[in-house]
Amino acid sequence: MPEIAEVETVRNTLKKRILNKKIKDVIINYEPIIESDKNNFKKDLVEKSFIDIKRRGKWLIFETEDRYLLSHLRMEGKFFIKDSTEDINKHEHIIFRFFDNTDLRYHDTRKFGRMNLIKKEELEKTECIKKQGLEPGDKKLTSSYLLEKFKNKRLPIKTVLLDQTIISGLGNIYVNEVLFYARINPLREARSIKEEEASLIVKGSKEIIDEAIKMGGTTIKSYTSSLGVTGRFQQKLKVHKKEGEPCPRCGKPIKNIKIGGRSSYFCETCQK
DNA sequence: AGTGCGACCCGAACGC
DNA sequence: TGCGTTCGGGTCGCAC
Repeated sequence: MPEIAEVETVRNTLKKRILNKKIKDVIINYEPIIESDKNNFKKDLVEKSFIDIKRRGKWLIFETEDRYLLSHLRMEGKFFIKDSTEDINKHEHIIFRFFDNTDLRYHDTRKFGRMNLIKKEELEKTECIKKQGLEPGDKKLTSSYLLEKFKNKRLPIKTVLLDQTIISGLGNIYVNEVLFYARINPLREARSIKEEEASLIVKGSKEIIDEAIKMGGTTIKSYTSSLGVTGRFQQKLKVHKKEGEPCPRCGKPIKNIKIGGRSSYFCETCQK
């Protein structure tokens, strides 16, 4: 499941491989992936090229000469670069074919991902971008910012940290890790979080995300034609998917409960 | 406004 | 070649 670190890894990998290659054709095999006008999608991209790739939260932003292609990978979206002659896999829903006979193929087993092609001047008023909260690395992300956001919320802190309008880019894996770092029980009402704890959330988000990006993400499989490279952050996980294993701090077994329908891993002894 | 939940998907895991 | 059911997970839209 791609989160901010995965998306950043994809961005860096693709930037080395596809920039400034002119698009010859766009093949749409599963239309609902595209949220913007489906009739103009191909027409607005052919003869253009991706001149940069940016990111906002978990949204990838492919820049062309006159537009932005926004792409959200959701659960299982992946990009592959393949030779145009290769067979098209049944999960390859959108194919960007370049004049050099290579393809950028959007692969999504569960078809949850979304794309949105917009004019450049629309970026800041596009809903999905406009409502993104602060990035974990943003200097404006402070304990007082968080306390203000938390103050009327009775929802579990675990649920609130998944809200992209507060901190953008944290997903289930990193929220579990951040709460372990900050020694906060995931079930606590957000409004009960104290200043020192909010500071630890700020610090933990930044440190954990920075480290995960350095390690190439957690679940990344590879975004080139060959499969098999795994994101190495997996080795750094302290609680996520560690049910029953000893807590790295106190040795008691890690718990796994559902909060808001999401798997939440934590140590009930260390996280108060 | 804050909260809760079903819908969207389909492969994997599970039950029998 | 077993087949039907359940589950997961980011985000949205809707009901309360």
